[in-house]
Amino acid sequence: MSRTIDPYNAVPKYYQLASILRQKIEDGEWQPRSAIPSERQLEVLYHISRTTIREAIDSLVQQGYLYREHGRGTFVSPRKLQKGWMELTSFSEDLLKRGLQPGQIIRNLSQVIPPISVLKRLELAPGSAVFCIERVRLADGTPIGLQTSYLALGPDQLITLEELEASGSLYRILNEKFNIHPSEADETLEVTLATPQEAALLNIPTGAPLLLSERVLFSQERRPIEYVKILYRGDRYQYYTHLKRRD
Amino acid sequence: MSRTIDPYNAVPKYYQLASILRQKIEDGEWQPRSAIPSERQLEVLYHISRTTIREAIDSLVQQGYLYREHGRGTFVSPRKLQKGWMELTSFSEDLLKRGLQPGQIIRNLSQVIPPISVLKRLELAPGSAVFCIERVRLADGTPIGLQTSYLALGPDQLITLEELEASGSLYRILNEKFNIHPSEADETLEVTLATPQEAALLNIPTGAPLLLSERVLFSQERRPIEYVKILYRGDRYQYYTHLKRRD
DNA sequence: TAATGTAACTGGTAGTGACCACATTACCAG
DNA sequence: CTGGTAATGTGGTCACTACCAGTTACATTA
Repeated sequence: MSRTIDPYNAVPKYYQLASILRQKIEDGEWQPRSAIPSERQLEVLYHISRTTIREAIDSLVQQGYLYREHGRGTFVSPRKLQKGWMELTSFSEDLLKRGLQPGQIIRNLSQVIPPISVLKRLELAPGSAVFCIERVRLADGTPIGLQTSYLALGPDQLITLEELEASGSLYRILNEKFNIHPSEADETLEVTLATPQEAALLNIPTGAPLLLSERVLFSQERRPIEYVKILYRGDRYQYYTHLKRRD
Repeated sequence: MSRTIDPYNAVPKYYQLASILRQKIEDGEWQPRSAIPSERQLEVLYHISRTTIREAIDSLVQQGYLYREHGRGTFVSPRKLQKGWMELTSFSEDLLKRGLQPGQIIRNLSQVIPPISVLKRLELAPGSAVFCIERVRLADGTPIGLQTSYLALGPDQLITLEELEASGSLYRILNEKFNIHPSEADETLEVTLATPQEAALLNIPTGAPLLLSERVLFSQERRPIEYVKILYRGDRYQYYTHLKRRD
């Protein structure tokens, strides 16, 4: 990473500065709770205007790297670890962060007409066909969850078995192949008990407790992209989330 | 709500404008997916600079009310419903949103020395005393969860039984009495089975599945304020969360 | 008709300059 | 020693200006 601002670079200056500051925080060069240089000092240090400085700092405050105190300064947040979007939504990224080897068995991959409850969530007309993927998810080789995804893609937007097996992550395919970058999701979690079929697939006794997650993924323009239902083994999985106040 | 900007008002203009715009969205005056006036138009309409306009729009975009499309305009998000911070963290607010009557039985309220695992999460020295509240939570009169809170308050900051019973919400007391306004929280969820004691309190069979939530609340300066553990009845409770990408 | 270019929008980035609100410190008067 | 006060440094707000970068509609051209 560069240590100075390149005015001829295509990436915006405020973004360049934010990267530099983030780097100093992550490298530990700036200790938690210590003050970073004032906005007027940064103005001199990097030869950019305070407008741009504030834009960079704003984004880092938003992301939880820094916090401001009026009249005192801007300080480094003592955050424990950085949880990103991908780790919150993608099964494989999630497991990797926990130090487990993600794996999957793809049981089905086709165009189907889903239950109306699913179509409703995807804001599609009754009878619409969507792309469906059913997978058994593995952690270090043992089954840990059953995942069923319904994707609101165009009829020409297909995903092949080979692609999914090669990439491992559905979200990577959405990003790279279809240029879809999800930005928000609604999720519910509840407890259920394993049916005989589910129990067999997960290699647990019938009636064992499961964590049921249902999620609807939205694109930038808040168009529903995916409805996904995951049944986690209750004895092997812990769900993590980070809450943040909006105002 | 005012329909114009008052330059002599103590509240910032960008905030006043954001309120006006938010109102138009919530009132349905501006329909979802429709374009709002351009930034140059708003400049004329409200007699404020584009800098300020953008600041107002930025905050509404951040909060999910609007989304921008470069070269096209700024549009109203078709959000289903507004989930706020309180609904995500406060048990009573949460239940009210679901149309259930919140209630509680306070079982204990005292200064205690908690397990070291709790002290670690609160970033306190071993042997420190904290304020502890144990409650049975009710929804429409029936037990739905067991809640144990550990609060990192000063030794002089006490909460009485009367206060808690009158207010009903611990967070309201933190806000109003101690001027503590939590801003972020880390939460984990997992499945457990009810012990005989828990089963008795929740009026369910021993071994019934429970949803276990553990949460650490942080203040604005990321100081841990509260560690709270809640055991929800698996058959009566569904957890909701909204995920949002950071960058 | 179809392709293309262009003008007129939109939001995005950036600089300058000013003043306000709050916190801290040093200093002075009591 | 105590309490007030002024100076100074911090982030917060706001205006005005300029130009860049996508999008769209429409007139022009081949």
